[in-house]
Amino acid sequence: MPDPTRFRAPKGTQDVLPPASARWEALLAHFATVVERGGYGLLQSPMFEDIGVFQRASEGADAVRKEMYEFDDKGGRRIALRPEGTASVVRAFVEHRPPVPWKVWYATPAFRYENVQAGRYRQHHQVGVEALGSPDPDVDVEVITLGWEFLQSLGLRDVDLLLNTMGTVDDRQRYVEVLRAFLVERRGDLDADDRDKVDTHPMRVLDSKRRATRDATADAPRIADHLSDESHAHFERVRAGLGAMAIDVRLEPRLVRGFDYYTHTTFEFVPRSVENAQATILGGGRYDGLVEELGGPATPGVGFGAGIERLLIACDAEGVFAAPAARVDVFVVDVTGGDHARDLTAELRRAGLRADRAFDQKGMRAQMKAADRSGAPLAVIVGEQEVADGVVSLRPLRGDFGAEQQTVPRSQIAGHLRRLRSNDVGADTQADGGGPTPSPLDVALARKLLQRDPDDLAQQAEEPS
RNA sequence: CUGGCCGUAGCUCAGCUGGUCAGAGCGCCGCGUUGUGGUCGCGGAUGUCGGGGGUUCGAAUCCCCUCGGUCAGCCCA
Repeated sequence: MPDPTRFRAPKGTQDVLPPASARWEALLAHFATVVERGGYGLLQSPMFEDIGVFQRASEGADAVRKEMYEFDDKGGRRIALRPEGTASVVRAFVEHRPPVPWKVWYATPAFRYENVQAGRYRQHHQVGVEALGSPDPDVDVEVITLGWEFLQSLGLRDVDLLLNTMGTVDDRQRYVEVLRAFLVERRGDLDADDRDKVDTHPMRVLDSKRRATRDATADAPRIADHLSDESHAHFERVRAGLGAMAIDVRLEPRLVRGFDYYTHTTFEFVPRSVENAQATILGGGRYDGLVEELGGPATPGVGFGAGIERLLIACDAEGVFAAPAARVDVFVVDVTGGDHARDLTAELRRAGLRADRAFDQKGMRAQMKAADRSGAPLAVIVGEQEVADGVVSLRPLRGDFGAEQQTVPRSQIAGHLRRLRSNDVGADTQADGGGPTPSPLDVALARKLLQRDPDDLAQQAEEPS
């Protein structure tokens, strides 16, 4: 770096500024609304863990094997920033042993030291759910359905659901032997970069996008033909359930997810509208052995994670889920020196209105420009004349409130504005959208967002302004 | 890690057969309207041309190195 004082966000990270960040708020609100309807509660857990949590959870995954942000803390502990959401949830379950079924959701950054490209970052953000404690395939259906409804709530329509099963651990072991035998014979036909995987992760070979490998494995044995009766019944129940939910499914025998802990159901939602190689926006599955792996009692589990950045990319590609307009209800213009701007703005805010003002003693013209930029539909103007008369001038700035400037007694302005806002549908659906923007993953924010009426959210999604 | 493309004003970019080449649009600020925004008109501020080195009388422009961005492989959300 030529100039060490010129800092930038680290590679693979990004700042999300207002007004674009309003989409993040709205997305989290949609997610929380959908999954809390299903009885899922927020789990807030640390973003870093003993590295063993992630290593035990998925030894073979690249994200864990070679992409983790790991370091020693000052106490000499080996720590890693979480590369994915599920392991921490399972660790928390093992630690606290809550009654099952334990159904939780989370929103968290995830860190992977890898190369950056479209839809892939070193810090990305996920929302997800996990349901621990029941082997019932109907839980798989519930989880997939919540994912689907979440995508629907954003307005996404052009998305495929890919579904596969990994069977039980025993099923998979038997199948892997068959598959490996098949691959060993054809090793020479595989793309050179895939040949080593025959020994280490034969199923990953099937997931390769390389042409030579694709061709050589076109008629590879399928796990669906090597399932136990129980695994087969599980998968059929899941398929039937998705049918009952009227969710279209594309069976994808080659779908192999990146983490090794999956059993039975695995699934991904992939947008058809996105060209990138990294397109999966929501993926998950069942992981019946993971709790034991992390030292807990044998406990089945199923869940999914969804990448917020990729969700927004997909929304852009479909032209849905526009950022809600961030705006305030009223802008106070004070040309008498600033006392009224200071006091009246505070008064309006205490009355529950979103109010802003200009600073620096600017002139009327500059303050009106600022009022316009704020998006406020109304300006309250205080000048010498108003002060003398004990009134304020109420000036409409956009169409919603007509064109006539009114005079309102100073003592009544807060109540007057509150009545106007409650009658104004456009402003009402924007409720709480214009405040300061805290960290999008702030719990308090998530709680606040949950107070919103789901109907408003749905309306916002369909009619972004 | 490997490779392609790209780094010029806050943003999007033009200029790149070396010689008014430091520009345009948008945005921002001010004025026209010293009490009224959004339209219009006029004016203004802001750049180590990513950084370093080299070639040259002369480099944003050519060469080398370097840093950064972006996309692709791999991997995954």
